[in-house]
Amino acid sequence: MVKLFCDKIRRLLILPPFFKQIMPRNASSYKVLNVAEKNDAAKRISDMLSGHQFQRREGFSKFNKIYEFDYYMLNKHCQMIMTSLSGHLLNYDFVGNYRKWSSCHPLSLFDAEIEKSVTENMNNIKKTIEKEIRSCQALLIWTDCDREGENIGFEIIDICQNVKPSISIYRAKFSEITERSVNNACRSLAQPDRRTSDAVDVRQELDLRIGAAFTRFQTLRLQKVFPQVLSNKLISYGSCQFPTLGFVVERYKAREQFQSERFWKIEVTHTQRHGDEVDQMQVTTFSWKRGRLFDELACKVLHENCIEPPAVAAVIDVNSRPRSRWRPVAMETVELEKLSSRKLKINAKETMKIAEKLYTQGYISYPRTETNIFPKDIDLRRLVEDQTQHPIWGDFSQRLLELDGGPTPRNGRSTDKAHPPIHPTKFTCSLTGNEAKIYELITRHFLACCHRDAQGHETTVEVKLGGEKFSAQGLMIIAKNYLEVYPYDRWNAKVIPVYNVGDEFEPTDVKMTQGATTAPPLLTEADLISLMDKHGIGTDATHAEHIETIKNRMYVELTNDQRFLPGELGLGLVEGYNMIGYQMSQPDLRAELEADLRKICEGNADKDQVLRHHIAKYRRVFEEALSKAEKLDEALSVYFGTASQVNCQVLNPSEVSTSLRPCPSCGKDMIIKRKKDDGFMVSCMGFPQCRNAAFLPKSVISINVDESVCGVCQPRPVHRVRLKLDSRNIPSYFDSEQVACIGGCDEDITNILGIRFKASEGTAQSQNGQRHYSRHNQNNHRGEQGSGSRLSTIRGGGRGAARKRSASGKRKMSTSVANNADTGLENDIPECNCGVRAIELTVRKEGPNHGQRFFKCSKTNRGCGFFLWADAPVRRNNRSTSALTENQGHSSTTSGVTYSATCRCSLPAVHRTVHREGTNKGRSFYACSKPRENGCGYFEWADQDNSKNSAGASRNKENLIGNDTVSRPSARGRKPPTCSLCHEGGHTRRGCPKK
DNA sequence: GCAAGGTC
Repeated sequence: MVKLFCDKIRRLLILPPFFKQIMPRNASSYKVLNVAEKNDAAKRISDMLSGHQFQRREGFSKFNKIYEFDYYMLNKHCQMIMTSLSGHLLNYDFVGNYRKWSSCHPLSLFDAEIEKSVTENMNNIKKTIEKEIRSCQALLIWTDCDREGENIGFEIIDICQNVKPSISIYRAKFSEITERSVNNACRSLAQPDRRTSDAVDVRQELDLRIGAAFTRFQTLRLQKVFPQVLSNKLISYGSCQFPTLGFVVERYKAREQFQSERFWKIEVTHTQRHGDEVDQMQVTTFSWKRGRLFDELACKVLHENCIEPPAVAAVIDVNSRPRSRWRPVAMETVELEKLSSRKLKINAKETMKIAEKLYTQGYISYPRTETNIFPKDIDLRRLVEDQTQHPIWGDFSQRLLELDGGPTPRNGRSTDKAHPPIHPTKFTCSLTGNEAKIYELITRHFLACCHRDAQGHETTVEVKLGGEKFSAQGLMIIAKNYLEVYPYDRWNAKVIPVYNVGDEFEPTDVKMTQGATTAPPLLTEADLISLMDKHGIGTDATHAEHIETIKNRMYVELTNDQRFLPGELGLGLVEGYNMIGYQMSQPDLRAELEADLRKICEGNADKDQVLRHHIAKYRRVFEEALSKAEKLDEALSVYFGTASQVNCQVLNPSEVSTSLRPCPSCGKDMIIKRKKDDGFMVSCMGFPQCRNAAFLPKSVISINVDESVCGVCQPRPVHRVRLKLDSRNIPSYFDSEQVACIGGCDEDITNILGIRFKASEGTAQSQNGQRHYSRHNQNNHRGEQGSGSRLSTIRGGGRGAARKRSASGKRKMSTSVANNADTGLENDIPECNCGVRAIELTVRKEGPNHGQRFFKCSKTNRGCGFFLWADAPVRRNNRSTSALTENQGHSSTTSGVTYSATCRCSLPAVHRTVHREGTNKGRSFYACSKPRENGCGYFEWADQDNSKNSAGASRNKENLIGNDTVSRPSARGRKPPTCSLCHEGGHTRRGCPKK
């Protein structure tokens, strides 16, 4: 009772202004929704702000209660509603088919649309917040004051603004959850920091895109290449797990490459009676000041000097000084993990699991902390008092309380401004097993940290023998202090006799010994955590998880003495990427990102620029990895045997491309996909909501998305494609291999492929910026649109509209061959020899007819062979080629003379250029426009003097060379033969006179 | 089936 009263008095003394702040509940009319990052924080903050007068009720989530109390702030009486989340509420993921491994190319994940949505088990928390905010006028964010906390704060804001756009928003800034700190936060309310939150968005997006792309690529490929070993393995990549693996591999390699060296040294021993005791001898060993020599002969020479008579050692210096052994610094998570692993042999994952359990049971403080500084107002005395009951360290605790100044912790320099160092919060001696060990470690560490450094006295004696110097040290421990409670540190006393400067003695022995350097040992878990911590890989809360991941993935394994050894898969992956040319397992990439994230927080970098930079960087690496993937196979085949041959384009069963274009109907990406019958189709990623698709004809042998983008087609970006067509099924004037746009601007290709994308009414969305709100490479990233746009991801606002449009697109989608209604020439279109309306095309080839329009049979293969220049007179219902007899044919100017070329079929000849290597490369020629097997074989060089052949038909006969005009020219079209024996013209080898 | 970050 007395203690309770004292507590109250003390609180009032500490916080006199707040006494008046606690008002009767009914007095408040201004309602404020307070949201903390976790229930524990919400409860503690409520307890402190309310002076322990809060009321508790249930929300939708059984883990996240609602606390109510009255409080005076913002110059008014406030009715405070406090609830909490459980960490992040939202999570990024890909949209639609991008989530499916087999439905998109991993490369497309660098651009694929992503969205934030509520994590499934967080729905109840969201419902609570949505319900509570309705009756509130203000929102006060109490998430942890770190980067992630700021981002979580904006998740809360998004939800609340969605329900109540006019809500007033405040941010509580606090460095620890203490009465002083939380009350101060209420007196100096701030605004949430968008830049810090943006930095987290950037990290989240990059982690998702890079992790998913590389994981799918590695897994899909290597499962096929090494089916016997890896068929069921998930081969993941992550920006934290890979550097963690890299540390293990690096140490392993250092050991493998280590070359042991022999060395030699000299050691002097001096044995003398211990005090007055006759039978107790004391041996003092003096170490060589040179340490060791790697030259045996040199060591031998010096050793001989030492043993050369009279071989008397002279004491040249005696130095005596106080020595301290420092008590441990207040415990942060990384230290707990390392100590537990080293001293208790409990791995980090298990340690954190136990620590979390102890925390939830109230035995220890929050175990995920980067703080090693105790807050000034923490009641250390009470915490130590608790421990005085303990049978083992109870007495030590009592002595600690009786020290001058009481408990004085040794603080470090880091703080996460959210949690205090790890310390016991409640006495217990009923725990068992590892739980008891972890509690003991935390408690002993806390008591040791609050005690005093150990004190000792060190004496160093230096002697000279044969010109060489040697020294010996002795240690006398004066006060063990913290060491009494801290068995994890050792500080051994070492007694040496008294020596005085000027003393001389005859050494008992002067030995030359031999040794060899040894390889660095494999990493322990504690070493690994230290390296991760040093290089900023992961956080205190995730170190253990990353280590666990690389163990689960079989990248590493543990030796009998619990050291990390890389497995074959881990070694192969690291070596494979090194062979490709990228040090994927080095921590630098992550460190560079961390540096950029700091710049975003500081306002020194633009989040979109950082995002673009890193995505572009990783995309380059990824493309390189794709193109050199066989190197990965090669590296792994060292361990897994011969690699199975796989088509490097085949990354997954459906053979899918990167984004070809935005869907004109719904705005989502359209990709090229292989059909079951081996043909190709262009398909919308919005399937099945959007069924916009186009099926390509059999004449398409291969089609790949090119990097180049069409400058005409909308909505942008519409990529060109690298096409390979079956020359037997296309008009002969048409290049079978080309880079072309199939977005609609090129009517030739559009009509030949019979492809047209249908746009719905919603096409305009691509121009109003909604579709790409979350795509990194569009300059309208969600953050720039304010929190309202972010919210649309939760409620499906902006994107919902797109989905509706998808539905309409489904109905309107057409894959039919385009007609010419939009050309305005419908009435002038002739019928071909098949009796159907011809199609109008434009000459694409560079040459005299470039840009000219013409009609041809509409069938995708050659059809009937009908051809007519668009500016030629049209004869309707023309079922013969008579219309074409009037045509002008191709015309060209050579030597200033214009002429027309017509082939023997009386068709206008086509103008082409020789591409094949050889003497005629670059020459242009005219040839029959029909497919080779049906044509007349007409051929004529364009640079020959054709002026005398004004009549095409008569000239044709002289220039006929058969069907094969370029690759295998026939005798009539050739130059005179050149003999392969004498190299003279006019005859062949067979008729060579020199034969 | 993918990341890393919160949290229970």
